Amino acid sequence: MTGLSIATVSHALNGTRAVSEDSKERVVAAAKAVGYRPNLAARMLRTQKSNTIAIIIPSDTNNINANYFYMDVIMGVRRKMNESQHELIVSTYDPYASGGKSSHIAQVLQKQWVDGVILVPSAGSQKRIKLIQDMNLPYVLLDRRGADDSSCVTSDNQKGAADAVRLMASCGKKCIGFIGGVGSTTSRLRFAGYTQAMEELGLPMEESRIFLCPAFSLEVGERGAEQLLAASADAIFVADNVMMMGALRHLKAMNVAVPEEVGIVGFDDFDWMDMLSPPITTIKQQAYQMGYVAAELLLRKLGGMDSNEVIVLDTSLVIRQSHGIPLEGTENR
Amino acid sequence: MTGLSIATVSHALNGTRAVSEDSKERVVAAAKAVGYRPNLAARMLRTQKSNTIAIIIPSDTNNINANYFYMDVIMGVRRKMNESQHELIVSTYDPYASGGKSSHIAQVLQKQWVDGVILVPSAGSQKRIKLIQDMNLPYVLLDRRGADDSSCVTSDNQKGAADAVRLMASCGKKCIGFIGGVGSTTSRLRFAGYTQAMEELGLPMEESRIFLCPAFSLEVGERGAEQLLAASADAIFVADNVMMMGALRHLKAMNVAVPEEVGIVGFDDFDWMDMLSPPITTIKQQAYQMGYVAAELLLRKLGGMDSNEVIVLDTSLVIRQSHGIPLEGTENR
DNA sequence: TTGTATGCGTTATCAC
DNA sequence: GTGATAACGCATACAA
Repeated sequence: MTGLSIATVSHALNGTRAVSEDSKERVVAAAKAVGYRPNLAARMLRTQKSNTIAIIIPSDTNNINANYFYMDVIMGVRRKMNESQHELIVSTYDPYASGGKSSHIAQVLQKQWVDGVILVPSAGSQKRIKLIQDMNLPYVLLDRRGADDSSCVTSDNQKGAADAVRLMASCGKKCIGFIGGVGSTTSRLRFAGYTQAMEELGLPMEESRIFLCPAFSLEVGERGAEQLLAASADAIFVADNVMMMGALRHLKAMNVAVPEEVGIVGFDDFDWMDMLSPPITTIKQQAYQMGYVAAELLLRKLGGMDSNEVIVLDTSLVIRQSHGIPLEGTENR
Repeated sequence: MTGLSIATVSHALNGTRAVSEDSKERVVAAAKAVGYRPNLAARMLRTQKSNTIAIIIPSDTNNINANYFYMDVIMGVRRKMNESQHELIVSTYDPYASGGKSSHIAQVLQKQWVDGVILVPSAGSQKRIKLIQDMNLPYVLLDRRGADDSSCVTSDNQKGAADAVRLMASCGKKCIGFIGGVGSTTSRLRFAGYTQAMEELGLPMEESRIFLCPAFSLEVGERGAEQLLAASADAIFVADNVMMMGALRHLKAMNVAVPEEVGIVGFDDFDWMDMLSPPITTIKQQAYQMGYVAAELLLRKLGGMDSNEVIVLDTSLVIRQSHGIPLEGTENR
């Protein structure tokens, strides 16, 4: 080596205690010359932390579509992790798998080398959460809430849904139907927003205009629209973008004029929705932000904060045309 | 402990040498009782491998859109990694960053704890590739080719582009323009496919109907369409889906009938393109498959294979309506 | 300001 | 079939 001791070298490189300028220079030079790279495994073994966290998202092998939302989330998490020199492991689990063997989510965690976890739970994720808790692993839930008061960051699903209904109502729609999922808190809250707004507005809620389904797909969306059409709905709030596409497809196939005959508002906003005909009005979530904030929260936990925090991100209306036609004298903006 | 020695326990757990039934049972029982989990850091330190690989994708902070393609890719990689008990680290780099400090891509790698890398290179990635090579890290390029003959898996961009042009020509389009990028091999090959098909068909290639740009965005797509319209193009092949949206938006704004007046075909297929009006004809890449195959290739390298392999995935035409109207007597299918 | 020595949890080599 | 024990590369408590 440079003649210095191993300890001095370590300190010189990490700036963890005073080292003479001279020595420091020699060390740095030598390190560069020999192409020294710290070995994370050893450091990890010593310090018991990896500076790595995992994000675990649901991904059934068939319905790949719905996941684009998570791409933005992941990028948000990446951004924050990048700022704080952490690495990000992306893992998935199949929400529809027989939860029997508590799924392989375990694998990432079993190896006990992620400092924390961001989990997007789904209906049957109690076991998964329990597992993480049992390991004393800091975690924050994302997009959907857990049963208890774990830290989590979600959108204001209820408010978003209510906004959608109010908007359509403001265009004179009265028979507003609902297509959405069941199971996740997200779905429940969107449904709650729907009922809340309908009640506030004194609008009738027919059971036949409410289509609840466990799984999301284009086909399911189509069937939902079919049912609501039969129940003479004049507007539909679809709580998921894939099903929204399905519903829209059905309306088109039936030659139903949108938004004149039937208005429609979806959840989750993508640029291309502007190009549909008619351009689709949606409730926009702050996906990137959601990831960023969740990462921030987790990092704070890693830093020692042990209180739980629930963060609810605002949603916004992206008003285009599919929701309906503004009544005379009224202006939506 | 169980009275057994540490060595025996290790062997019992790993099945790495003969252990009596009796002892084995005791060990397993004890392990479960105490909630034993192997420490990856230590194992890593000892074995010099982490069973972890990284995928590194370009991501400029503004243009988040183009990345949805990579979501599918990532899922494909995940799938394969899952099968072989590996973990996946997702990292990004800013392709437009001043490459001066060879970017922070280094960080993941410097820590020398990924066994291999899947890299999506961009125009200025020579340094990045060089860096990985210098580390003797197995890697495979994805989506775009490198300067040398590194292992890589891409789509057949040239053939895909040529298909698009031929399809539009088969609908009687003669003044077919091109909107695309420059810099990446992907862009170049798509342009090559365009010129190839144009030449084969004996169609005139006006420079004014060729719009090349370094960065992708809706706005750029719009400007491209504007230029091509001025050059009286009757069809446009857009080599990127974001720019395709931009081009389409401009055509609509100008009240140009698609596909009657101007046909359009894009690259990359998404379900929602079916819902646009008119439904957009596209060249579809096998994104999920691309990730899966790249992972497979990398895994094989980790297994000792040291030859380079170049895999080109086929593209397919997703024929909808935007490309043009089939001539009498001809049928596309 | 610098050096010495110990241990993190494994695997692997050797001896028994 | 089993048990000591060294080594992996680092951080750090303790001395100097």
